[in-house]
Amino acid sequence: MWIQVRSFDGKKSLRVDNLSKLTKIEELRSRLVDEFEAPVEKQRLFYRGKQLEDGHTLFDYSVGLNDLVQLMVRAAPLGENKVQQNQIEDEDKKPNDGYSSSGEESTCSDKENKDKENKLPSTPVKESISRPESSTKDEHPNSTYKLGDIIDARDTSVGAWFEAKIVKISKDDKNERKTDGEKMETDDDGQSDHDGYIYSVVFDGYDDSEPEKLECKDIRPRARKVLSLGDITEGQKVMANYNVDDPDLRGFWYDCIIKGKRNTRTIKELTATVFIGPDLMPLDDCKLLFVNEIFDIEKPGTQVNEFDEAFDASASPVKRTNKPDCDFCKDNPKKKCKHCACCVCGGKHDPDKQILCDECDQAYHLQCLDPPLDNLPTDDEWYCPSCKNDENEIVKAGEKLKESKKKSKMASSTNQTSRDWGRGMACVGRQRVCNVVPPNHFGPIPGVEVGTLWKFRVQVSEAGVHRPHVAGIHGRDGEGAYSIVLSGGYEDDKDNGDEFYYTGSGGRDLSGNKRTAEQSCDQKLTRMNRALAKNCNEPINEKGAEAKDWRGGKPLRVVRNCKGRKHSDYAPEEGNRYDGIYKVVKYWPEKGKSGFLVWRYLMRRDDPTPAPWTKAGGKRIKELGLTMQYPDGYLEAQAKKEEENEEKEKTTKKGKRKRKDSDSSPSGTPEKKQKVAAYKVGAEQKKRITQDSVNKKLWDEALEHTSEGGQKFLQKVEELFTCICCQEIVFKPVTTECSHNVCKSCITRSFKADVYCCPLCRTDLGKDYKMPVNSTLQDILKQFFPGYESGRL
DNA sequence: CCTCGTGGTCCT
DNA sequence: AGGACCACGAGG
Repeated sequence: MWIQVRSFDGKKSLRVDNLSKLTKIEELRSRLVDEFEAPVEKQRLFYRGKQLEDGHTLFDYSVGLNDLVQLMVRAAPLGENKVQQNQIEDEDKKPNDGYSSSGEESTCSDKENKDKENKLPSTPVKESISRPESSTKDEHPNSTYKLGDIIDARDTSVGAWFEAKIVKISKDDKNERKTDGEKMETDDDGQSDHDGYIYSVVFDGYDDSEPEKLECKDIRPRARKVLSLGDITEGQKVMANYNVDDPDLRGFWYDCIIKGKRNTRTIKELTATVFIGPDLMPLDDCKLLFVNEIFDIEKPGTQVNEFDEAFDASASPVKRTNKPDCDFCKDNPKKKCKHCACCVCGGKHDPDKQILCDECDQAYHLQCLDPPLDNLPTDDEWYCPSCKNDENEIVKAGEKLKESKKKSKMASSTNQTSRDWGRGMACVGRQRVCNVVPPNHFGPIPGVEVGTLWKFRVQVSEAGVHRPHVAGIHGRDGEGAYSIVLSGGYEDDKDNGDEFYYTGSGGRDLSGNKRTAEQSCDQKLTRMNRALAKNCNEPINEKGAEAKDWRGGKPLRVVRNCKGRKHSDYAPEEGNRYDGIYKVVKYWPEKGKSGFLVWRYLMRRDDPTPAPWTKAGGKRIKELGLTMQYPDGYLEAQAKKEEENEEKEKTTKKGKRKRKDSDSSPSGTPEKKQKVAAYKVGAEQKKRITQDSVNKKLWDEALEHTSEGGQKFLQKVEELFTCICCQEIVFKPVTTECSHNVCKSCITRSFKADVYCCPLCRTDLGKDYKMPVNSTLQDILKQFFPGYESGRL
């Protein structure tokens, strides 16, 4: 197996060959040292947002064939690479979907990231209004308060006063100021309840949060005069600290009316009615604890403004003490507290290295986490170990990987075996899924010519021609079979080219994780055998049937594999070849050579394209330029392997001799240029393409590739009309004003999330964008890829 | 979730 | 060279 490793800046890439699924991360690191000039301890490796840690295998992280792993080289020792940490997060957001990422895609996500940077929410409000023009401040000459006024504001749910500042004033359109003719409602201070303005205030210490919108009744000049006990009289309205939940503790600052006072040498006591809650409900007989912290209530107009020349920050009003945030340690900075400080060690040191869980709000020192984090994650959200639910969703770089149930059961994970695997193509898994047609599509796959060759079964699966990568029959017992592979595995088979006999599956003991075995019991007409029987143009019959009109049966794609050469003259020399459409003529059960019952099928070719083994077929293959298809990077990896082997031989024979790779031409290098018949776009299709004028540029680009044959052309069309969101061919395409194509359902989803821009280039489309479906484009795509839309909404 | 399979490699 | 047997993907 080979993978791609790329540096975060994208400047360096390396294909690392000869890896297996059980290759350890530390081994991968050692392979990167030279190329990236990075010692192993300075390497940080990332795959799909997870950091790869030593001790684990590529299989543990589900790193597959040709997948992209990103390498960050630590510039400085641990903990001093803030800038680079940012880069990680940028990269993490890029999906690694196994497809090659187009240039456009990466531009898009770069832009996205830039947008994010510009919208950093932490811009302090102070800065945004630090240099107001005089006109701004006096925009509302009649308002009771001005921009920048230093005030107290009431938290309308608690009813207590907090230090705040006015950051915005706007007219209250819904609740116009009462005209002079009407009686204005006033409270006992003569203050009007509502002056027709809405004041946006920001509470001190909450500069980052959304401003609160308040009316003037919930605002007043910042309290600054502390009353001495001697000056306080019964019946006086003051502001005092009180804790509604626990009167013996410090609380918030409420308005209250003094009801009783004792002021002797030893006893200093105040009782009051405190007004609490949203309705300012009076609470009688409250004992005020802090008799030396009673504030006078200021009248409007006496407030100071931070923009006034006379404003002196150093002479700002007294800072009041609120109830402690933590009831356990009373905010004592010297006391360890697992409730308000790090919940692991309780320590209050290094507050800048404490991280808050976005679920439970508990704090954690970065170094107290297991495993410890080097830096504060720059993500929007972070969840502590006990709040993490779905690791796949929220696992972040550097965190441990989750044990998958399936994986933990596998032999290679449970140390049941010392067998290595994953160096070859048998178990690597797919790199692509065919989206041109649904999996249950009967008939040819658009764009796949008769005679197409693939080296491996997994590629045949990727092409959508025959999806199972081991089994010989693909079908559903209720519908029929879509495709089969002739691989010579059943001795009863007989191949005459245009007609062949095929054997059903089953009747074998596959225990012990085998994939094939000798016949050991009778086959039944179930599953794939039944599916194949369904293709026959006769009602299903448990005893077999023969079609009178055999051409009327369901079309079956047939692939011949080189292993069939043992018995068949029609099998390809190498790999797998698509031979076209066959029909099931008849099927019946019989005793096979093994002595057990097998189901047998007679297939007959029914395809207008000449068969590959005929003269006409061979000519056609040559014209179309159909050559053996290999997985991406396969030939290069093979070549390197060969080279290394040669090198080894040379080392054993002579001394080392370095050779430039240019002169070695591996056995399987694709032929340079072969004459390929150009693809002919039909007249109707041409007409429709002209009609799709909004996509002229894209079609022009696609049409440039017709000279390279149908395969390449359709590949290009698929590439050009792939939806950026779902990575499938656009369905019900909406062509935006910026000339990009997105599925209607995809863009609708985006709008539902209040994102009103082109998913590709971020052009603003406006909230009311109508999203017209480009039916012309839909028509053309349907012609090129019939059935691609089935199963999509 | 479980079962099944005309691959293909890994080890002896 | 030949046998053992790995996990993927599809259907049920």
